[in-house]
Amino acid sequence: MQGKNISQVVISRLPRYFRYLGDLKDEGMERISSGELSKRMNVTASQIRQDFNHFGGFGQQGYGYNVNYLYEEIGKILGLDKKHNLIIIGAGNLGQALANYMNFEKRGFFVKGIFDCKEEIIGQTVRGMKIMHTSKIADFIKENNIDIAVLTLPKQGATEIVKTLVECNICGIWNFAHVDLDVPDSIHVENVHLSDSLMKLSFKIHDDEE
Amino acid sequence: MQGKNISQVVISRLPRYFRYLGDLKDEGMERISSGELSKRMNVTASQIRQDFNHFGGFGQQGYGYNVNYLYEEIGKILGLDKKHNLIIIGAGNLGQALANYMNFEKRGFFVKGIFDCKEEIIGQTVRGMKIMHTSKIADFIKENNIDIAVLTLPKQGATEIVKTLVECNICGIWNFAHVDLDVPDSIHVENVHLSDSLMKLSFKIHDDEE
DNA sequence: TAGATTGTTAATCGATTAACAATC
DNA sequence: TAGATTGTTAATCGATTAACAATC
Repeated sequence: MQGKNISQVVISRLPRYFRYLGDLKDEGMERISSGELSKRMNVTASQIRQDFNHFGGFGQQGYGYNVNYLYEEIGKILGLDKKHNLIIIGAGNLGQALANYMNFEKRGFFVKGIFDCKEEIIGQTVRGMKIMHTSKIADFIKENNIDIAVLTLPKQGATEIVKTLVECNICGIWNFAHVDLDVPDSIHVENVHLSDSLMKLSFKIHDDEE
Repeated sequence: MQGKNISQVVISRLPRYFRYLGDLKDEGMERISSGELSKRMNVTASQIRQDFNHFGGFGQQGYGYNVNYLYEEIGKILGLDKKHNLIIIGAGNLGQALANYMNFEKRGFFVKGIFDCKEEIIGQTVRGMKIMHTSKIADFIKENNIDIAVLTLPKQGATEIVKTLVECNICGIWNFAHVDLDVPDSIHVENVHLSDSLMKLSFKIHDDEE
């Protein structure tokens, strides 16, 4: 465990850097300076250099940063050089949408199974996978080397399922349920609270009107 | 326009307060102190009081906060006492999932139309609404008093559509496309970059392993 | 070498926490 | 009134920006 020395706010900026560098790469750019990148991304050049230097020197004085190298390095920092096996828990609209979203595979995230507790949909097929009953989760995780569980179920069901996931010692939970999960520190949670996000938008709209 | 005086970081905490107060209300709690709420939410009591005081005094010395009143007031701050009309642009899996997600209506967000540019799915029905062609968006916004556009389409299509939305002077854009939109200040954007979120989870998992 | 641009230290700014007087 | 708890000011902490010496 090195962990925890890099602040959340820096981490949250990494995927955006990664996205811009990917675009730059696609455009065929070979090198970029922090100043140029800062113009594109609308952040200060200082912040860019500070952020990158948390992970060691990726640049070269007088030259700038090599786009390809920087892209690869940030990818590695984000763990995108490793494969991840996911399961989706909750086969409603959102769960199925995520299961069908091919782009995650490009980054090494593979959906291996999809689960639900509603008897009537067990056995239905989503992207070639049969929906399984939630009671099978624990065994499936062990047998299939699952790292990450995606929670796309109503909050009522979440607590019970999370207990199972904790017992299985899952690495990470990508939580779309509208609750804050209570898990030990060894299990990482990333929340996507869609309704919170919509409320923030609503706030901005009305705050501006007054 | 009063706007902009309250920091983003405070705003981003409001929906979470709102959620906890809703739970408290459901539990039948009448009053709560910042100290008690701080234990539940795992934040400092100081922060809670500071946050609330940005919007005026909701509490009473020696008593605490009235749960119902505070819930209502935060709801108002978030603009949840007003109705919002939405359209969904991009009728893929995610767009359909959001269209079918009933809970938004409880908070005053009503999906009025759903659009796509793929000819072959125009006319199909999603939650009782016929999918319309994206060329109809501008007229539809004007005729139906649309406040918010939800972008659930691939990034390639987003730029073109955003131009239309800007011309229609839409209030807000809830953006699920993996691009940063370039719009005038009068239009509010709230981004949900799912792949960024998944990368953050990946980072945390691997940062911890080393 | 001269010019450019990083890596890094120092200065500024903002957000969080602590403390306490005001007051219900 | 005494006790509790807010609203608010002051102290601390962390993050951002500015500046510049190091160096390619």
